[in-house]
Amino acid sequence: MARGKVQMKRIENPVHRQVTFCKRRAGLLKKAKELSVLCDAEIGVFIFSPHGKLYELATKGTMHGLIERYMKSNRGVQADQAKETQPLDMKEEVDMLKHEIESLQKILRFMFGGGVGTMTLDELHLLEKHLEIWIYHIRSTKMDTMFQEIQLLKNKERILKEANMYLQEKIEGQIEITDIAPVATNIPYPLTIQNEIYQF
Amino acid sequence: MARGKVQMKRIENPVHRQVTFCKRRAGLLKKAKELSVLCDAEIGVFIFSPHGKLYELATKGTMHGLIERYMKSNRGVQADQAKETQPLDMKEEVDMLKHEIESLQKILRFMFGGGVGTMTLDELHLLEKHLEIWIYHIRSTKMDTMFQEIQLLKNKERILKEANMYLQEKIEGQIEITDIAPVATNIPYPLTIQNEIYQF
DNA sequence: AGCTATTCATAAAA
DNA sequence: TTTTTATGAATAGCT
Repeated sequence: MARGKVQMKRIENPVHRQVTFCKRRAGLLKKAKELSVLCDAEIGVFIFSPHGKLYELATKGTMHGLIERYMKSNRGVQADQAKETQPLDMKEEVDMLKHEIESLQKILRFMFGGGVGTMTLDELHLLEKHLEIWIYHIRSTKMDTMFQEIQLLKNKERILKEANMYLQEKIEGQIEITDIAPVATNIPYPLTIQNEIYQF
Repeated sequence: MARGKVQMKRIENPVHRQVTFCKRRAGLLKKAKELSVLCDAEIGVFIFSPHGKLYELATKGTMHGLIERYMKSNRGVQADQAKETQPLDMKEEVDMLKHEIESLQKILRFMFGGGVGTMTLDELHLLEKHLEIWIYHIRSTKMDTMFQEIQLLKNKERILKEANMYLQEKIEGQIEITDIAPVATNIPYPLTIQNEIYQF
């Protein structure tokens, strides 16, 4: 906005992007606070950086309270309550984290160790195993994501089918009464949705 | 901000307040969108007007998805609060480990050229493929290394055998000539050479 | 709602 | 990141 108009598209230069992210993030949160104070509004903002880091602001109370209010306000959506994760035991969590660090360090050692060429046979074995584990996790995540999407689409399908059935009945009802425009029933049933879910 | 600086406190005049709310709300949402586009961030905003009306914005997907992501991101924080009763050193250790993981992941993200934690299905596919290629390379390197070692060992074996044979012949020749000091033949056979060749 | 006079935000550079 | 500076944007007070 200064020293040159900015194009409304992703900033490709990573340095510029990072700098702009910092500044505009601060600006956005400031504006949110101002709006909240000036107009007595309750505002929640969360920002996930491209690297997944979370920045948040909740005026008047906690973000959790705001989310609850949002849920309430936005018709009762129920599924999310089931997702409450109960805290793991401290010891378990420490072990888990340590294991994770170990895995990460081994991979890093490989990356910084100058690649495959300088590794001993044993190290290669180790790395191979870790990569396999990594791939396994990735596949799990992928499967989870796909499963969720499939569930979502199944729900949508069901709803649409019901809608179709309802419309079909309505049309047939009209035919019984008028019997004038049977062409109108020439709608493929059930209506189906083309989507990309199976193109993985 | 224009025609007079504004005081950062609730605007008492209801008309002014309403007008400002409209204008600044639009501005805030615009800024949020811009930040999302320019810096590739994922942003959620909700604004409750003083009368309870909800205005919301979710870049990249639905507010629901964002809230889920928020919960996930915040799980650690909530967990910490719940564990306040446990020994402090444990909590410190967890924090330390988490920080370490964060650092490692940051590096890894850089190496992979994208965020692992926030990866889409497509990105996961890509990463999986890269890892498979790596594994392939590692296995190739491993095979090469093993093959080279085998060749090396075979060569050494050949040389040793030849040396032993030569020594044997020499000893037998001396026996035929002198037959005086059979003790001298009390040399372990086959002779072996101590060197660093096996210390790979 | 539109219109300016101002103040604010911020892109580029350091 | 933060600061500085030159400019483009946002907007307060009026119509």
